[in-house]
Amino acid sequence: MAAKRQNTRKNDPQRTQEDILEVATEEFSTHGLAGGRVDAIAEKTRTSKRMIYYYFGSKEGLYLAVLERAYRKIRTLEADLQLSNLPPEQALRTLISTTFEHDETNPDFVRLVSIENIHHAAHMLRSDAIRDLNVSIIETIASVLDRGIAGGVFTRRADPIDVHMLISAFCFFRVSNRYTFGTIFRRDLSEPETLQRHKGMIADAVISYLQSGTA
Amino acid sequence: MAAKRQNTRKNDPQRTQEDILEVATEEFSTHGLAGGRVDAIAEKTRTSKRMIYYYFGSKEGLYLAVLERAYRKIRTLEADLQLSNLPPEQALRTLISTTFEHDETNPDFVRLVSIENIHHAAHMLRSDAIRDLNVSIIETIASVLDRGIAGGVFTRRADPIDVHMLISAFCFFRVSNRYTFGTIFRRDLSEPETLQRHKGMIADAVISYLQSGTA
DNA sequence: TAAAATGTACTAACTAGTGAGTATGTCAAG
DNA sequence: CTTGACATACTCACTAGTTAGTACATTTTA
Repeated sequence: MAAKRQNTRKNDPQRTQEDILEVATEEFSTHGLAGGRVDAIAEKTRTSKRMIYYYFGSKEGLYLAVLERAYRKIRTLEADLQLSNLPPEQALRTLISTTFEHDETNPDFVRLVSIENIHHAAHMLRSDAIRDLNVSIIETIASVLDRGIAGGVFTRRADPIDVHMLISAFCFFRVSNRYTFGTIFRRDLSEPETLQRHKGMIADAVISYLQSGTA
Repeated sequence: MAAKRQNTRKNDPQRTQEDILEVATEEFSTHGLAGGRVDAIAEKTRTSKRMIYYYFGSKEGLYLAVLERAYRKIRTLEADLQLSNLPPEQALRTLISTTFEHDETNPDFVRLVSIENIHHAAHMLRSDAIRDLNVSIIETIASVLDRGIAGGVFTRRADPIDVHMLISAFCFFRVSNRYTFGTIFRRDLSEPETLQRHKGMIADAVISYLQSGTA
């Protein structure tokens, strides 16, 4: 009578899937694709292993879903940047600062990308969603560089993809190689001081690069 | 009678170990630690799985040996640099060029380091050999920077470890993230032109950074 | 002839994936 | 408004195949 609806089940497919993805992101980014355990994911979830296969078909299917979710997040962030009304140098500094902080606060994303590179980006290639990422960031950078040249703030004509790579490389490396670098050089890369100094360094390096040379 | 010594065995422990390490490097750098298969390594070897355990004890032991071997190689390279008789800017450009080419021609090393970072450098920490790597490169950079400041070629006082990181990040990222970056931006990072342009870019960026500001 | 090096064949444990059935929500018909 | 039919969401227990690691016998070397 009273105990009738005690252990009642609630159907909530969206929450179930989201829950699985959340846990799987953590598992895969910590242990890699091969190292990640479906059983471990299932256990940390409020649901069961069977549901993982119900929704995602296979371990790889789940991994791919995790990857797509991670990329969808960053795409949104990049699209939200409003740099056209800032002067070129300030625009670029803002962009660098955003990239820097994104990587710093999303180590899971960084790790997933590292893992995907170990797999030669094989899953990414198979995912339309990720492959067709509209890389608005490149247009943004191109326009900032053009304005900089036009206004005489920048003297060097640089390829926007190359500039993006110069920025990304540093921001990404700081996070992706935090452990080996930290171990070898006995330096904690997450200290606030170091963080600020590095953020300033990459910005200054990029700006000074664009202000040197004429090529 | 005549067939007695036909299939005779030759004991050659050194060659056996070297053979295993060679194959294991390839296997682990391609599939990661969890993804690498001991049986797969054994098969590609001229010896058997039994010998892997005889010499390296466990899969992790083998992985650690592979990692130590990879680091030993780069240490030698760095130690061989003779930059003290070059003018500061040229010395730095030589160093950058060497780092760039090292990463470019040793993707296995780059991948192993990536993998080790996924494991939070746990194995590296346990290895005296790697942890106690004498990082001569930092002293080399420090001395070049000092000479540059003294001679007025460089105006900015920079931390040598930071400078090393700026250089390493770019060189490493180009290789480590080749696949995802290449996929998203549809660019082949191994084309000779791209390679040359990138090598020039990181050198110019570092030099111009050191020549800007006074901090 | 003893110690080091090697080959063969095996096992225990793990791990991705599944078979088969149950619960829940919703919607149409009575 | 309530019954029952259907689709979606879910549970539990199981399995087939893989994989790290080993027992034991044998050969080579010094």
